[in-house]
Amino acid sequence: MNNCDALKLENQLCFPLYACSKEIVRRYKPYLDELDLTYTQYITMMVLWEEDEINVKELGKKLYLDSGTLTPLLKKLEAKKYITRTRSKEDERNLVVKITGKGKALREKACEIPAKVGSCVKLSEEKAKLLYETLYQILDSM
Amino acid sequence: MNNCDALKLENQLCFPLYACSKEIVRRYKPYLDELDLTYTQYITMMVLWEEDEINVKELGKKLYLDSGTLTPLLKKLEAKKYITRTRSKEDERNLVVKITGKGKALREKACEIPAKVGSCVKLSEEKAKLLYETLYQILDSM
DNA sequence: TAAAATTAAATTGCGTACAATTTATTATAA
DNA sequence: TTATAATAAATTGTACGCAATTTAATTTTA
Repeated sequence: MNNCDALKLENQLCFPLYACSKEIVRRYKPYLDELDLTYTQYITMMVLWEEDEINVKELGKKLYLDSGTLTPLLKKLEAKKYITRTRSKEDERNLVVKITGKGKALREKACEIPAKVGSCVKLSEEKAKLLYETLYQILDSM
Repeated sequence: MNNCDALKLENQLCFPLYACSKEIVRRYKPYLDELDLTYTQYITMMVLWEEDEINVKELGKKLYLDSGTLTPLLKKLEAKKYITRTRSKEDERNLVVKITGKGKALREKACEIPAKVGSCVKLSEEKAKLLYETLYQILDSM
């Protein structure tokens, strides 16, 4: 008989991370529905609002996603006319993802979302900052 | 033209949460493969290692999952003989999930996993504790 | 320079996730 | 007490998420 306390759900660090992530993403849904975006499509657009164009590899590095997830997702964003997908002339292995005018226009509508979602996650400025730093410390260390 | 800094990926709190959760879950995979469990199946077994039996509704509350996710997952655990699924005699709407001997035996093998995964997530005791508390504060507030 | 190695996306296959709907059972109320 | 409401799972449909494999293009090397 083994008494491993570490195996209790409430002693795990990964579980609240997993649950918290899902619950917050769920909070985005009603706002993202208005833009016809899923959460993953939204963070993809966030990259493109900053970069204008990027290839799948680089995009995946920023979002911690691989081509298996990104290829179909990008095809959906293309179908919605928010991006274009073209092969690079210099190296045809690279697919260049570029934001369209319609995609850029989305940014204005999206601008209110962080504040709206943030307002339903009650957390002091200080704790939020510490949480942010700790999460990036973990991400950087792996 | 709008200059919404909150829309930058690196200013979001949800994104590192989402990325961190996925990356840590990925760290579990090699160890869980040895037990023929996915991460979601693993946290389900963790509940059953504490509870012995539970219905789908209660399980979903603990795991932040609904029957749409749990029903097929529980059928897989049943196929592996780690659990049994039977309707409650008192109220046939309830499905009783009960751990089997084989399921209980898994616990011994799983016991080492938290330490193994924890060792590759470098975080001070203090920061881990604070992270844990903050995540549960968020979960409790929503 | 032609074969081998590397690289970037795409594809395949499986397992979640979850909103919305349906089905079956139990509780409530007219 | 029977119609209505409420509840618990299951089902349906869409979208990830990722390991593993495949395909196509480019580099490297013998």
